[in-house]
Amino acid sequence: MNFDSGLPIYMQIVDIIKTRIVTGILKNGEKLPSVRDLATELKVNPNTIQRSYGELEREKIVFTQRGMGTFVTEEKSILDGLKDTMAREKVTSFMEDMERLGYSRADIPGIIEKIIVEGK
Amino acid sequence: MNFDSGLPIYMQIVDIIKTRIVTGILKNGEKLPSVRDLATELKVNPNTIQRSYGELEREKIVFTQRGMGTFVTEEKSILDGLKDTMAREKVTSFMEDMERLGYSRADIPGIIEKIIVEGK
Amino acid sequence: MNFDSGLPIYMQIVDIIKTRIVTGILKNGEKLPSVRDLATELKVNPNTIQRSYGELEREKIVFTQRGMGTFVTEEKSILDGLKDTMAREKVTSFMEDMERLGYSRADIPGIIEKIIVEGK
Amino acid sequence: MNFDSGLPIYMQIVDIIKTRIVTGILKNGEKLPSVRDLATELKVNPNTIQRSYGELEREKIVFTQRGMGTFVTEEKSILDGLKDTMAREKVTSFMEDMERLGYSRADIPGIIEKIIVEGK
DNA sequence: GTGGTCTAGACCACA
DNA sequence: GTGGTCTAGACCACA
Repeated sequence: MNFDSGLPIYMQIVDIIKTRIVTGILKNGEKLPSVRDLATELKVNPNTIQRSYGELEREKIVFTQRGMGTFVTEEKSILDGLKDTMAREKVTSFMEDMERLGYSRADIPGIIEKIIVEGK
Repeated sequence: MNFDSGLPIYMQIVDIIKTRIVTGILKNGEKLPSVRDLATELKVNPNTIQRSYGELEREKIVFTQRGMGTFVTEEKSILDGLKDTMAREKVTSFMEDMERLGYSRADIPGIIEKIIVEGK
Repeated sequence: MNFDSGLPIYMQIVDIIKTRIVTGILKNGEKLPSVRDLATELKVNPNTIQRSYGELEREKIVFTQRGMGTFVTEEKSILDGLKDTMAREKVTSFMEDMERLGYSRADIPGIIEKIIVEGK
Repeated sequence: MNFDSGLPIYMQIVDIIKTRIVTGILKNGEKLPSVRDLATELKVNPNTIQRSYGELEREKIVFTQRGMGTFVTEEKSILDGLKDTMAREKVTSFMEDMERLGYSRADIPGIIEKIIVEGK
């Protein structure tokens, strides 16, 4: 894993965890890897993971039990909101990219449609 | 500018130039910065810029006139193709992101439509 | 300044800043000391101050301007809420202390009244 | 238990004992833990506990019987005074906090009353 | 073993 | 000069 997207590493890790949750790799209530384990796995400093977990906790996506570990929340409303928010972010930044290239917002669904058809 | 995206630096510079062309910062037929100037601007070795310009020339996006410099092509078909290719790349990587979040290719135009409407 | 109240140092610093704001030592829109200066003044590591400022920013009590510094918010509603919240916290923890000593909530105003009268 | 409040450790232990008495954990006439036991429990040197018990004895809150141990006094007037003193200290430091936040002494009973009513 | 805090010190972007 | 991120490594409380 290399973290060279410009975004801070700790935020990229936040994104990785969120994606794992939204895609069901990490389930409702499941324990996240320990700070140290994930630091080793991703080859970053434990402090960086700590920061990521702190951010996820502030967003109420995970919760911590002292001495036990960090767990995915069990509140369905939060997890549903998460998928929605992430999709919305992807769509928005994609549309900004397309507008920068000179396409209008209205053009975009048509372009995608075309590529889907071709891609078959 | 930092070049840590994993891609070779010279290819990243190719991308920068292409984006400048597609977005109109560099216009049809306009002179590109000199190898030396761009090397200074981007803080890389002039050889690296040379290589990037070589790649752009191979793709017929620019052409070189001995003693004069390097210029954006004036062939409209190539420039249109460029915009198209870049859009296609954005669309593809966007759709991969959305599929990773659990949306099917067929869902995507609808989602975008919805967000465009909301965004008004 | 010594930080031995059991609370994490960075939270104690958050409290110090909040108190300075509520009491008007730090005014609306005023620049906070730089991370490094306050670290020196309070004899703690700059990272600790950074963390305090981060927490204050998350609570929207301060905002940061890149390269310029950290400033007290100018939103009156937030500052008013701050004084209120801090008072409420003090009252609540005080009442818990008193209940632990065996006084009922209803007794407390009377006790205070008595001490105010004596203290004259 | 950590003893980092600035106060000498033996005085902090005096406070712990007083609180245990006022809150009824240690009852009227009841035997205190042995110096050695409490030293082990609180992880401090037995000499420190000895000093605390000496202070409590000087304040007539406990008394010692050679060969038997140390006991909470049975004099009701002293125990009542103790509760009163501790309450007074809490009230005083609470009012100082509130004044620091910008409330006048006269405001305080009203504020508390309001919070009690809300808290119902 | 688990997360939480802290120091020391480096390097970065922005102004 | 300003805040922001990161590593390395220590020590803590809780279980």
